[in-house]
Amino acid sequence: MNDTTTTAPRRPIPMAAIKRLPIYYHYLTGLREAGILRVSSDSLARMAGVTAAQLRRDLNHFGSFGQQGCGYNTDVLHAALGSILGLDRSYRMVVIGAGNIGSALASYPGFARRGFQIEAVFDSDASRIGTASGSLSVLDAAGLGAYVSSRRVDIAAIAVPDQAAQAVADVLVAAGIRGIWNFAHVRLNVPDIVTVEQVNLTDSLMTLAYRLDGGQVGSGA
Amino acid sequence: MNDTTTTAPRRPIPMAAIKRLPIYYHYLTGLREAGILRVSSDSLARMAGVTAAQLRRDLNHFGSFGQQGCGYNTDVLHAALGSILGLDRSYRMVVIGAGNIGSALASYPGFARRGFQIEAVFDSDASRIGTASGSLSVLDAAGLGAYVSSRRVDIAAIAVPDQAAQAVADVLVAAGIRGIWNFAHVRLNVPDIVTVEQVNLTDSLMTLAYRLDGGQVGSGA
DNA sequence: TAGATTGTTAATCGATTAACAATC
DNA sequence: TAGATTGTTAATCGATTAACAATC
Repeated sequence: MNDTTTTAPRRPIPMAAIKRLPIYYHYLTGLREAGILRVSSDSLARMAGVTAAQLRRDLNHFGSFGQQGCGYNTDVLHAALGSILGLDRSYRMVVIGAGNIGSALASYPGFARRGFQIEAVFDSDASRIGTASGSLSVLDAAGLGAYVSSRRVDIAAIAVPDQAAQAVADVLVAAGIRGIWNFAHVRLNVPDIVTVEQVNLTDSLMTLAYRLDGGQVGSGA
Repeated sequence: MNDTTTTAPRRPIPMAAIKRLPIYYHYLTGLREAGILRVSSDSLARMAGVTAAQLRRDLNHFGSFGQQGCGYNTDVLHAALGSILGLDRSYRMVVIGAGNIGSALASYPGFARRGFQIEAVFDSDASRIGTASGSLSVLDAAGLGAYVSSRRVDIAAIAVPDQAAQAVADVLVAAGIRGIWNFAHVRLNVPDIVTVEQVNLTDSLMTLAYRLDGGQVGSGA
């Protein structure tokens, strides 16, 4: 019943909606594993901690996946969200920085399970090069640019000290990287074609501290 | 010039504004260390990646910290934000789960530097109990409730497998915890007086993947 | 005083919610 | 058909932006 045949969204999707997709996806994974075939927007929303209206609105930014009267097929919706999130393909990753955070990333099996394959870990510290990080051996960061240039690497996780992060990003960008997952506490300067996702655990902890101390907050965005 | 003497905010502060406070705080720390005494909303906003109007609006939820004509005193604003975020006092923390993430948290020196002192690490796995995690020795999780009940613990970081997280939260709540920093991928069921800050690295990575694959996004919330 | 920049209001923009028509 | 629940619109709510008066 569309007046157009394009499948691409006509309007930009709100970032807030996109951030909720992985949550829905997570609970759908659980439902499927439990052998549950159908779920209503009401019960899935309750699991995810949002309203049913919001869940349906979020999904309808991307298409219609349910059936009036009987809810959503868990397999169908799971597959649809997986496809939207790009989880139906695999991503090759490198981690730069073999400190606490870099090592934790390299050792966590949950990423590979969702198609995020960490292929290499780099560090510039001679005492770390050659040691094990997860199942990988730490490579010399001097070879980072050549490594990324010479094979397909989709995402680079930067887990180096703050003052080294921009230089690492520059090397990665020059080598053609398109996605950066940045754990350093600096806003990276990169061209528009490069997507940066910023993670800041200290900020998250400070926000918790503010709320703990009786700070009044509005909508739980 | 207030018509009231209360210092508490009259309206709830938007969560979005609170989440930006640590970013401003971070750049103010850098400015102070560089010996810079004053900063305009325009230049601080540029560092933080927001508009000057938004920065001023965010600050004015909490009070007036600048001086018309000459900007903000970096010391004054740094101290004010630190006080708002509760960084002028220290927080005692425990970490539950001595796996990759728990160990990384326990080893990261940046938390203590901002007043978040990790006092103990717990695990239920016999092969981990007694081993070192950062500068701490891993304690038996069986003693978690007694530990938290018997001393002041402000924040507990939950870094255990997903299926164990709710049980750990129940023990913590029964022992009187008020703040939980949750790294498990489950929505914790806790009473209203307990504040939960959720961290989900996998969701962050999925969001990056979506944007990488050409997903259109709206406002960069 | 003139220049600069904050504090604050009103206008705009975007996201959430509520309601209900469509339809399985 | 009757019951249920989605898809979608319009109304509400909240956050951001722009503009400028206040004032250092």
